[in-house]
Amino acid sequence: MFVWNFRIMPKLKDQNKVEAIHKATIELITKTGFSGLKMAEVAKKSGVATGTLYVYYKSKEELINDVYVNTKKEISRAIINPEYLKDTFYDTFKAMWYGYFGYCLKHPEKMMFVEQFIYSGFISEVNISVTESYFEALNQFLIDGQKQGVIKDVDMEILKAYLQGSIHEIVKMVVKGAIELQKNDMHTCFTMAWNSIRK
Amino acid sequence: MFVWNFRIMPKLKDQNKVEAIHKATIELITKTGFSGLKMAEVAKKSGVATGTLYVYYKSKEELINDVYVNTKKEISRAIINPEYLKDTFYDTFKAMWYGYFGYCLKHPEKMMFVEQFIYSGFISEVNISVTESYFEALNQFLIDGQKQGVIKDVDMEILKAYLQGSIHEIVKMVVKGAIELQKNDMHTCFTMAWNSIRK
DNA sequence: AGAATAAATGAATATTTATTCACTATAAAC
DNA sequence: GTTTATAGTGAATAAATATTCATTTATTCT
Repeated sequence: MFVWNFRIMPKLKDQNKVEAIHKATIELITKTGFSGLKMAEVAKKSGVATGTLYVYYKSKEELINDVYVNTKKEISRAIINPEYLKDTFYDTFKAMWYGYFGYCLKHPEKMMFVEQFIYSGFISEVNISVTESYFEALNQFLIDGQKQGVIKDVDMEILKAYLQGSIHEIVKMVVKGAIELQKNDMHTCFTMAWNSIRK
Repeated sequence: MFVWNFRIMPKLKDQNKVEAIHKATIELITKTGFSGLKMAEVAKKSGVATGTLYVYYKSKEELINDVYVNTKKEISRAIINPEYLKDTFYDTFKAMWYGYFGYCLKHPEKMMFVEQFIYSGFISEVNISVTESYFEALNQFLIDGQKQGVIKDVDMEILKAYLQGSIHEIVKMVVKGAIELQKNDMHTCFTMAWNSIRK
């Protein structure tokens, strides 16, 4: 008769589908907000059946949390990059600032998704600390700058909030169409940022 | 028999109720986002029956738009205030900056509500131009500063985005509990803002 | 006080949307 | 190529939520 057939390798979930689902989720949330996200729309936009979403995720909430952690990791890599390390604090800061500004311009929907999510009250405690750890190196870099006396001795969180807030708002205006960024404007923005934190 | 009884003054809608409804709407949207707003929750929080909401507003969308226009007007008054007019550009700017920062600290839920709404895609064209008109005087003030050569010749929208973005982000951090603002910090923040736009 | 009108109510209804589930298609092991 | 397990499907169901409406309450005017 028959011997039982135990599977070694599970049949793989389609990585393209995962990416399509993430992409659709981010784009839809940017438009309609966290609570406005509809699973049917995610399914349609990512080209899978609604039921498939539940093969990948237990619930809408789990889907969104997964997308969040993923995106935060991607963002940390846009700021913290070995290539950005230069000889002076100023030059490294400049590289990081442009790295993040460039990322936001390229992926405004991801920037806005993360921004919305943080204040939505749906983020789990676990994910807060997981994602904070991604930015340890940035904190260390800024603390060093303060120790060297290159930048202002402001509370670290205020410093980061200030830098991030100005970038986000400008990018949002660009997306909205209220601002057309010329090459020169970007340089001016960086100068504004640097002047605000330098000692 | 009976003579018909035509009413001169309509029975008044309760202004306290309007205010309670607005307040509840703002607070709930801050927590759960635009689409997360539930009419039943608005009713409960503002102490009226669900049906009453439809006496005052045709739909949820109309309610939110009304709250938005109202809040924008209030915000414009927090920035543009005859008392703030001083002898120098610097002093007037300082008064305005503190006026807005103070308003945001006092009413973070209103600040966040407006921020969320702008990008929600539910704002009507009419309301965009109505609310923009509230800020004409601010634009004029900043243009004057540029003409006088006191502040950088940056695109006006970039300038405003930069100033607003940094304030918003810091206030959001304060609300989140990630920052504890000391008296001194506020002054430092102002200095950062001024250093970023001064010539 | 009594008639007319409009505000206010909240249970009932209509609509929207998350989730399930019976079924089909496909990949892994033999 | 046959078997088995799991991915994938989408119509059906369950749950959540906006809106309506018959009724009650309060206000204005004579």
